[in-house]
Amino acid sequence: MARLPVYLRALTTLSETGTTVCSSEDLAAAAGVNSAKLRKDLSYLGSYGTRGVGYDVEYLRYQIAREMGATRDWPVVIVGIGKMGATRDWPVVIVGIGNLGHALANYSGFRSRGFRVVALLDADGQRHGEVVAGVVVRPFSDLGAIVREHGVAIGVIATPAASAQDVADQMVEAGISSILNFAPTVLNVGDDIAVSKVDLSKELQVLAYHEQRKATQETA
Amino acid sequence: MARLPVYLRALTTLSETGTTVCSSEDLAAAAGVNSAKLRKDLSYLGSYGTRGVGYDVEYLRYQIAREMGATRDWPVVIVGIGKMGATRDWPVVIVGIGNLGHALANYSGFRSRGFRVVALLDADGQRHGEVVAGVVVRPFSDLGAIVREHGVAIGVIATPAASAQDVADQMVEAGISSILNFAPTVLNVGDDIAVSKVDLSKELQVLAYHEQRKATQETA
DNA sequence: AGATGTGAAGCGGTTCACAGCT
DNA sequence: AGCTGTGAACCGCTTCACATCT
Repeated sequence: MARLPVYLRALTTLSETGTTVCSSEDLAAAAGVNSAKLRKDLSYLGSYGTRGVGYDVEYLRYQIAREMGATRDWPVVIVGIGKMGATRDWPVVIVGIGNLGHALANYSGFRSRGFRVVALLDADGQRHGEVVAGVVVRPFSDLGAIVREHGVAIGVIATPAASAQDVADQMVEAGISSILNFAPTVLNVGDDIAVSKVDLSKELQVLAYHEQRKATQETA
Repeated sequence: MARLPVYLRALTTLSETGTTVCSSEDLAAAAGVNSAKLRKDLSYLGSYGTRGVGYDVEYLRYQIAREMGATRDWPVVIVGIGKMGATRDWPVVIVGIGNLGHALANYSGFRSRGFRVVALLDADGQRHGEVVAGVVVRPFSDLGAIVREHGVAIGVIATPAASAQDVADQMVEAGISSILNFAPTVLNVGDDIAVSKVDLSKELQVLAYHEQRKATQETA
């Protein structure tokens, strides 16, 4: 279930504030859902609560983490260190500016949750050899070797939309079976491949849409 | 509707490849949904298709763009539409210039869709004066003044979880009514405030979860 | 013929409400 | 008494299927 990570984080927060036991009500509030939904979700994992009392924070946290596979360490490959967000490939414009792949490589939230960036790849030869977050940027063609070497199962695509499908195909070819896609494109992959999509500007556009609605309603 | 940005982008892609007319089937494939859903969605905007033929790409694109944020600034609408589908200009503030805030400030996908980053704010005095993506980093306390000056309606939170609620409160106080939250926390705000949440490591964790499932199923 | 637009059926997730346990 | 675990009602979105129009 897609809410497990949220519950896990909420439990961690509770744990840090010294809470040892919590009701479904408490945890639901911390996770931003309602208590019935939380209880139903947890019931799919098993009966880890105590009636009349609540859930033991550490115990439940362990159970969710186990269910999620967070007890092991997942090697990750990030492709596309430059040019993120350009609809087409404009190397001249983008070179020398920070970017999403760069940020992802540095993003401490990944490391702290058990994800280890084992390689940074880019098609742009200019960036090869550059060291980002302690990892050397290598050619995209090294993908297969790296996947084999580290047993990589998860790939992150932070390239322009135009290259995303090609990158995805080669990831699958190399043996990667889960893809996190930041490019604003629908990826065509077999349904044995899990794909998560994050579209940053889409989120902003949705907000702009709400703003627009508010503005037109006020004048009505 | 949250899918409008996706349709808009799909239409832009089709337009760039020289397509002038498309069926609901075509557009649905490009947007990654099925045709019935697409037609139902579009029917809420009006009857912009032609039976037996399909949708005129440019015309539909204009209609969706208008729906998404452009009843003001008529002249701008027409000019802007030909290029990107952004029909007006949304000033945006980004708070928190860590790795992620840095990347967002540089993200070209925002600019190209009509969002203009008017200010970068950070609580860390070390960073004040630093120039990122052509914008100077300023103290968080400048928020109110900047919102008034530029008429900012949209704020982006790229701070650690611990500060996010406080930042959100002050954004609302300053008059911002739409928030894009990258911090892994549930924000408590009035329901007249629109909040979108993006949790990068959550997405990875969901993928790891799928990997875990696959692994355990194979051994079963 | 061929594709849109749309009532109606279907479905999955959410919420209710309470039985059952501590 | 209090809180979990869960069948059952509910609700909104999705999908079907077809009337309708060009």
